[in-house]
Amino acid sequence: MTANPAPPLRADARRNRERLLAGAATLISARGADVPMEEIAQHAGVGVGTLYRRFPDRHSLIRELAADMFRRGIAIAEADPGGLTGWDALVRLVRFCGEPELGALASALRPWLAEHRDADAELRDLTMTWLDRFERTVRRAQDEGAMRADIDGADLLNFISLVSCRMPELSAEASRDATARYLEIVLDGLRV
Amino acid sequence: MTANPAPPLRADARRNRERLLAGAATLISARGADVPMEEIAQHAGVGVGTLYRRFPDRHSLIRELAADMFRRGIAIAEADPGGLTGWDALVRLVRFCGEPELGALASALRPWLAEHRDADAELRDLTMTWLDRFERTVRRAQDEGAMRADIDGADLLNFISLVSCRMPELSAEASRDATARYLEIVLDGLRV
DNA sequence: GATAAACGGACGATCTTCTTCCACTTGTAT
DNA sequence: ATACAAGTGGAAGAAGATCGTCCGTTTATC
Repeated sequence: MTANPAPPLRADARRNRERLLAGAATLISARGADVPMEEIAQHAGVGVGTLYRRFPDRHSLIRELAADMFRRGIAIAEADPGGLTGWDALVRLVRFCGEPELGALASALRPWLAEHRDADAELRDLTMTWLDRFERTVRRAQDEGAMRADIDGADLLNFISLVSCRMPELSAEASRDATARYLEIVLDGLRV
Repeated sequence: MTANPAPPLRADARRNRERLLAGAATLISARGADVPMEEIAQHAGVGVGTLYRRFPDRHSLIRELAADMFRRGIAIAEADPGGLTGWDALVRLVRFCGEPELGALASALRPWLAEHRDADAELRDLTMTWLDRFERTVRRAQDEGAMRADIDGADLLNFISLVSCRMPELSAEASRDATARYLEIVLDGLRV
């Protein structure tokens, strides 16, 4: 099992795959992990057949979405620009969580993850790594005495995920703006 | 149309009606406005027939739930214990919003309300009255200079509703606790 | 004890979504 | 330019879920 032959995708197929993932993320953020496969295909401008050829079932599509999301979060947490105080690093991280591609998607995937995470080793690992990176940042800020100590990383992540959820009755931009504003208030509330 | 004959319900029927409403509120808070009617009936310990006899369709059931919810919120906002500063009145009101019967239900009904509110005059009125009472309290706190001025009542209500949503992966008590804790942080963030 | 109200839950109808399949199209290597 | 393997769209059959009705039985009330 050292190397899968993995025939490279044709150019158009790769393009469609990207479109499917991006479109699915948007759609799922707004409507939950159970949007019809047909809509996901339509939204990406392809037929359902194409969707099913690339992802054999809904599970494998969402799995991919979730994994990407965690990887992005971890990458951001690890890409410390340097010279930041713990508090500033936390602020930076929380603001990134306000981005729809992270926060809104994470919110929408919550129920799905709660149900499927445990059955998938890689996903479990990614979850734990992401949580660890987040907690590390929180602890730094707390150790400095800059952040209130009565809430831990997991709890804060949970909190943020509630606030970051996509509000479908608002436009995409309005929803994103609202989330950003609310997160600033949360940050104010976290300051000692 | 001055008076509807409205034959009074038999005692057992009235009891079942209450159970249905209470159970539906709990179930819908956790799973959204589209839980199967059958489950709602089961949860209340009655058959679907009974549910449908009392509420001819899902719409009329949810309508009732929503109206009750607004009435409770309005009653609380209007029951000022007196002698409170604007800020303290706001804190009191926000904490009430953390109660599952208000906040979690409001969160769950959001999508439904967004779609059906406009077609129902009474519901529209209740929404506006509730919003008005809430905004009034917010403005009092802001006029005192106790609360940040860059967020208005409607926006804060929206914010609170995100935070108050039932977290189904947690037990009812844990979810309620978490909401309460998060709201305290929000309140801290709202303080000037 | 009579009677009207209320009850439960099986059932047929309807609607939704999944997933497969195959005739047709397109990228790519020669 | 050509051939062919890879890719595509979308119709259609299968599977399931949910709705709301109906009626024989139970129960509150007088």
